[in-house]
Amino acid sequence: MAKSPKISASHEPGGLIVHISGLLPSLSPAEQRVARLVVSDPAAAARRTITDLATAAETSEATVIRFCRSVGMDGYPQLRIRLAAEAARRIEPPDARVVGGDIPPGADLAQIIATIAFNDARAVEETAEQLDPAVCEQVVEAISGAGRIDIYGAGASGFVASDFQQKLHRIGRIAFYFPDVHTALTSAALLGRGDVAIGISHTGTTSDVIEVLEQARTRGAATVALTNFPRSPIADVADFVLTTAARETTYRSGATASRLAQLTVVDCLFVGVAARNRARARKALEATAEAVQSHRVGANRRRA
Amino acid sequence: MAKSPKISASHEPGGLIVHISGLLPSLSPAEQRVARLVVSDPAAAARRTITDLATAAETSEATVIRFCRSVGMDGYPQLRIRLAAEAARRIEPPDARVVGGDIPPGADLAQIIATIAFNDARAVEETAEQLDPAVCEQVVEAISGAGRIDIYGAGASGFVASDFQQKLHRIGRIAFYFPDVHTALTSAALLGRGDVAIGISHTGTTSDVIEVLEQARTRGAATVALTNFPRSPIADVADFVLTTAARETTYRSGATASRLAQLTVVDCLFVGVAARNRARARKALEATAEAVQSHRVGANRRRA
DNA sequence: CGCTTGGTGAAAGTAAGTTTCACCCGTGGC
DNA sequence: GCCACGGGTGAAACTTACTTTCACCAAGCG
Repeated sequence: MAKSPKISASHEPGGLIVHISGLLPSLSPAEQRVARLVVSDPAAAARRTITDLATAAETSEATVIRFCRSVGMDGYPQLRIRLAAEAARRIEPPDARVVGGDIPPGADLAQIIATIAFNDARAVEETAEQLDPAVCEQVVEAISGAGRIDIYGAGASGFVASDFQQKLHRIGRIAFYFPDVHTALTSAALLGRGDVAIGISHTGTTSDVIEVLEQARTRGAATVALTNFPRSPIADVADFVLTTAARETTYRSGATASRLAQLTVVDCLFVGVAARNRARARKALEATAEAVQSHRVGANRRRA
Repeated sequence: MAKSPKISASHEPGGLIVHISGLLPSLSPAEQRVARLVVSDPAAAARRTITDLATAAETSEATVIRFCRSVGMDGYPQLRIRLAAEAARRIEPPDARVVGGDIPPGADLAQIIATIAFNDARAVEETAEQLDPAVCEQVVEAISGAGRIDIYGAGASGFVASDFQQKLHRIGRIAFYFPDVHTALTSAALLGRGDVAIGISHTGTTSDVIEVLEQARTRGAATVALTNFPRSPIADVADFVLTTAARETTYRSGATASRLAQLTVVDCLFVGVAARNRARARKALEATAEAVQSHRVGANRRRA
């Protein structure tokens, strides 16, 4: 077992629910069953006794206790009251729209739009809620003082990486993004102390990205991970871990909400860096805006 | 005192606290001591065990139970969670965060995060609100039946275009994105009836995108514009106009919220298309997910 | 193939919550 | 003044909920 009694119960400022769903994949199967019950209906869970909940999750009370500890609570009663508080706080159900779940088969476009917007917006909000400003601050500082910034990401996270690269570039920071692993590895090998490497992976298990980040780290660069799962492998190779809070229910692997959550974090870092030197950033932004001016057609009016 | 053991356990509409203090005088002395403790600090009471609370009120557990029954609860645990919920709710209001507007110069990271998240989330929500489901439906239909789909976008909108392309590709639609205008023009020239061209431009004035979209239109393709400004030039060359609702206050040209709004629309279209043929889409998604499986490292857990 | 190791639930143990009951004490009748 | 009487109360018995311990199992590893 060798279980340390407390697991950095540290910082779960944003909702407890968000926190739980974040480390859902790092839980054991039986604990995951419990977690899913809790996340799907916190209020109901708060009303249940431990035996009840254990039965519902098809497991033993012992596992429920273990789950409580895993998410940083002292025991079941504490979880219960936190859950109740949480549930009360979220005024949510504006109307009985399809909240968490998948899009129902027979849904029409209006429903789809409402559901997606709701989930997307929530991902953004919840991500912001649980973001640790202190860690952000450190990352912003690292980026601000970096000689060079490498950003890695594959697949859908690649777009985010690319977006971040462009943003930093526009305010005069030397940033790179590599769509190709080999190139990325090469680049990482050239990093050194004072440089920053940022790896983006929703699942936190993308081996390419982890590998590159690791390379960067051994070269002395400060490494940052952006993932939805704080205990995923990518966290092992990162000096700083920033987490998103996307549930990604609809069309698994479709990577809809996760992107938005990632982009929100990127926005925060970007603005944070820009705010460190407003004058310079603004000037750079204006210059870049001006540069594309000739590619804009006249007045934005027309068609009375 | 002649007190009937239960007091219309029914349903106390206003706060539980209010309810309790209301019938405080009708309680027995010992129960009153308990009640006062509870009313003065509900949150603290919720954290206490029954023995604890009894001691604090200088009475026995039995009296606390009686008190619970007197105020309409089943027992102590129920009172506890109700109390926790109540306490949580009344902390909520003081949430006067920096709403609209730009980031103030002296802002710290926490403020920046809150502001960005708020604006981002609002962009998403407002975009969804004003999206016309009918137009979406038509676009979805066009995409679903298209022989080929070209997606154009420059700068920040290029990422969105690229993201959309990848999404459609993943569910088996033949879609292209061109980072280069020349290539895009060439491609547009080869479009024909039954094909779809989608142009993305936040301002709606990006001449490159407009030009390409125009080309596509003259070749007989159905053209779709995604822009924040419905009366911008791009609308003139589009058969269907979809609009976002981003205000883009912070760091103009930084393109933070606009991207998210665009992506939300992309998500809607994507899910709409996927929903038209769930089986096929799901199968395709699973296949693609499986394809990258070997690039994922093992279990998402660690740190005993 | 045996050894570890993490996940698990049964059972034992402890603490929390609930019920019972006898006692106290003030009240009112005899 | 004595004696029911009855609500209010806490001690103790009791029940249920929660927690810990431990042995087992299955998977991974040398």
